[in-house]
Amino acid sequence: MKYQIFKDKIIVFDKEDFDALQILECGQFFAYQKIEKGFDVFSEDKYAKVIETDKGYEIITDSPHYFEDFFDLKNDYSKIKNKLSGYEILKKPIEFGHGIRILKQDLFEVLISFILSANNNIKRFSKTLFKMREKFGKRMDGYFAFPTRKQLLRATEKDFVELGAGYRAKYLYNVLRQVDEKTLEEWRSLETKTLRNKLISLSGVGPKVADCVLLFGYHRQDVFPVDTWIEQMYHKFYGDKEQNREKIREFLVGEFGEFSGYAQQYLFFFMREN
DNA sequence: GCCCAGGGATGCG
DNA sequence: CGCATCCATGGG
Repeated sequence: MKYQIFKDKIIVFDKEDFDALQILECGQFFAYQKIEKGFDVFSEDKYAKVIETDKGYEIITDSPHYFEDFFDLKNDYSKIKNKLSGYEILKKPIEFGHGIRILKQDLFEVLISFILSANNNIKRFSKTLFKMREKFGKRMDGYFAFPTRKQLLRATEKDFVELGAGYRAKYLYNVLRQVDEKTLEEWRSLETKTLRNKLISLSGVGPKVADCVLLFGYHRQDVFPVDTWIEQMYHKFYGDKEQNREKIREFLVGEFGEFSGYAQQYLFFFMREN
């Protein structure tokens, strides 16, 4: 994909492998807001404004190299889509979600975000996450940074309830006392299976949340998060042989192997939007 | 008022 | 183990 980096922006000359709406609304990310002709995007303490142009996008930001990595710009999605289109079942989903990219999000932020996502609706917990920024994060120029673990350690369980976390407040309170940002970074060296077990041992993290952190944070591509939409997709396209989520997950990882994560995103987006 | 949300923890057999 | 039940709460 063609793009150019400047000191205050990235220019993307492409709409085929980069579609801001698809990237942001395919369920991997929640810290964005719709603005005229684009989106405000927040990650950690960084900010970018993504604007659609005639031939592509402008990513306007003080941290162009951060967002080059964040949007996974060095990765060749044409190649990935080309390989995956060998699967008959993926042909329409890939065409439909051609501009999806899997973000490389901050580990701590993605962990907290997906703990809140469990049995919750996106609109509600996105609001909780923004309120968490306002209450505990550093005030930046016109927005708030995502709070650090140290900042969140000052929160009581009741504070999280007041932000709208519901019964997940306890999970947040606990998980903050189980890991820090440094430990999450160190876990990058672990193989996927070991790492997955480490994540599942954390409070509020089960198989699905662990797979989301693996895919959207650690960028592990050999995982296939199974949620309600993927469950529907499985029954629609593959029948009713397996009933429990763990079995469905094993089947789908077996089916898509090292490209599971990408396949999952195309299928998820296709199911949810149709 | 009712049902649902990108599930996880807990307890029970 | 595998399965059932409970869980807070805003949005639709």
